Amino acid sequence: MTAYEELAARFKALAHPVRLQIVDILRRGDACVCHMETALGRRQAYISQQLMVLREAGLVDSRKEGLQVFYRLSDHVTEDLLNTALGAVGESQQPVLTGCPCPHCSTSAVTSVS
Amino acid sequence: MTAYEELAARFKALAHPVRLQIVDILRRGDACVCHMETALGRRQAYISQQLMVLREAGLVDSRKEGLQVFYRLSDHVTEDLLNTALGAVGESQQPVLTGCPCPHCSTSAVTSVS
DNA sequence: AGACTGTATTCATGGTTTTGAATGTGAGGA
DNA sequence: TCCTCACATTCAAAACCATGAATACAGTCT
Repeated sequence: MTAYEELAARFKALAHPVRLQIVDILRRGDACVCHMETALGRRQAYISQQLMVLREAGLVDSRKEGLQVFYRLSDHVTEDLLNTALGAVGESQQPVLTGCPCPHCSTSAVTSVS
Repeated sequence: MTAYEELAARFKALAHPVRLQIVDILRRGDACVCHMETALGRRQAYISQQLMVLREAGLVDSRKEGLQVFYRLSDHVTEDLLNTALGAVGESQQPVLTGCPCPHCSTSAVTSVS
């Protein structure tokens, strides 16, 4: 696979508004699926589908913690691309949610501004 | 159109190996279609098709000069994204071709390293 | 005008993506 | 064990993308 093909695959995974929103959230640090579900106001299955695309493209890693699954960006390239295209993390379009906002895990999970 | 949708459209246009090659060539400055045709070893119609995608996404501008058409990147964002993902212009994968390499316009056009 | 040259467009077809709906899975608690 | 919760996967239909082949178009030259 050439460098161009690899980069094209990365861009392809990012070429979707909802996946960009997800990645924008993950720029600030780990997040569980229920966090994204609340933040984006989308059905859980849909979020999970988009996360699968990002996972298969190697852009995110996941880690299981009890019932929840936390996602994070797997390298710095994606973050750098977002910084280039959307501006620094501080200027992110996504609301900063401290503590997981979803009804069930709000007291346990911590999503801090990196 | 939200910021995410706009960025997704840009990434979508870049999510193709040949279009990335084209943009990589254009990072160094203007280039005519026959230049790209020679540099990439692809049929002219195919190059033109990919250029149309880039044009419609607003990533490149074109300018006619006699029989030839010269293309250039239309803003700095695309260039910055390539720099982030592929490294500085000097490290480009594309061979530096000084003077248009195609058989017909080799003596007139100039494609200099920016 | 007619021919040629560089570039653009159209068309057809096969492949891939998108998305809602439904269902599966595995960990934890009663 | 059985239930629930958080998440993942499968399926199917519509929309969209990729690409070869053929053709159109607009300058330039004679």
